[in-house]
Amino acid sequence: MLVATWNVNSLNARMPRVEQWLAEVGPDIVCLQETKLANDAVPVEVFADLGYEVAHHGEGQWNGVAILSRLGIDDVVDGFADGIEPDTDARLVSATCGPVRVNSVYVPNGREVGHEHYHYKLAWLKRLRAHLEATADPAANVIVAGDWNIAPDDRDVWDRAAFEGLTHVTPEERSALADVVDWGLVDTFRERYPESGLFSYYDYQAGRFHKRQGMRIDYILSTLPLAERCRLDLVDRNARKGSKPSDHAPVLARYAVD
DNA sequence: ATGGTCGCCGAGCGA
Repeated sequence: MLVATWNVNSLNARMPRVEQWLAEVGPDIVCLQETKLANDAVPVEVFADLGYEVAHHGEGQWNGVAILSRLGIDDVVDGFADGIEPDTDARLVSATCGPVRVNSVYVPNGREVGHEHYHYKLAWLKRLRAHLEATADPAANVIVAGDWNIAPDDRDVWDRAAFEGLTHVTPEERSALADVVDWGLVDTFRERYPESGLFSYYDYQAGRFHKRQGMRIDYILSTLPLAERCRLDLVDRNARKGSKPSDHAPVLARYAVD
């Protein structure tokens, strides 16, 4: 079972790249973020022709998340299932895809430390933990994948000094992420590759990709039953190259699961 | 080469 997550930075703008990539790579499940589409604007027939069913939770213009699956899509939940008020943004969609419960997440950016949006980010991660507690079992096959907008530790940024005072690296954000992970998730990519320099996101500006100056903020977390069966973790750097790429590369994980 | 980003929409903001 091949699983991917990819912040496409507008599915409309990225559709040619996404179609080509799906045809070439053939993942079974794909979590998408920043589709920037309303639900009725999703090209479901194009995905169907490629063999995928789609669960999309969008608002148009900003945010928007989706799950593509070749293994079926059931029990779709838009946003948080924590019994509180709906989220203001479309940042989470969950579905059961064959043997696994999948959550596609687009964690708020935070903008600036102390900003209202930064507090929204921290609160959002608390709600994600509550959502997992309400909808999933850490002893089952669960994936939580997406754009986390947090570098889990200093290996996950190209230059720690360059991020001093900025979001994505603060102890508060890392602690909020750790609280989600502590529900029962494993960062298999980090377990497999302890070194720095393996990034999933590169700013479009200043030739960051060419200079390998990026961040690892996209990752596929899985519960232990899946993590134990994980046989491959990688970033598809090729998808960050060439004409009209997203600023994020797809991240993939393969599991020995039927 | 003294600049060097996209995508939203059609100005300036968000990432």
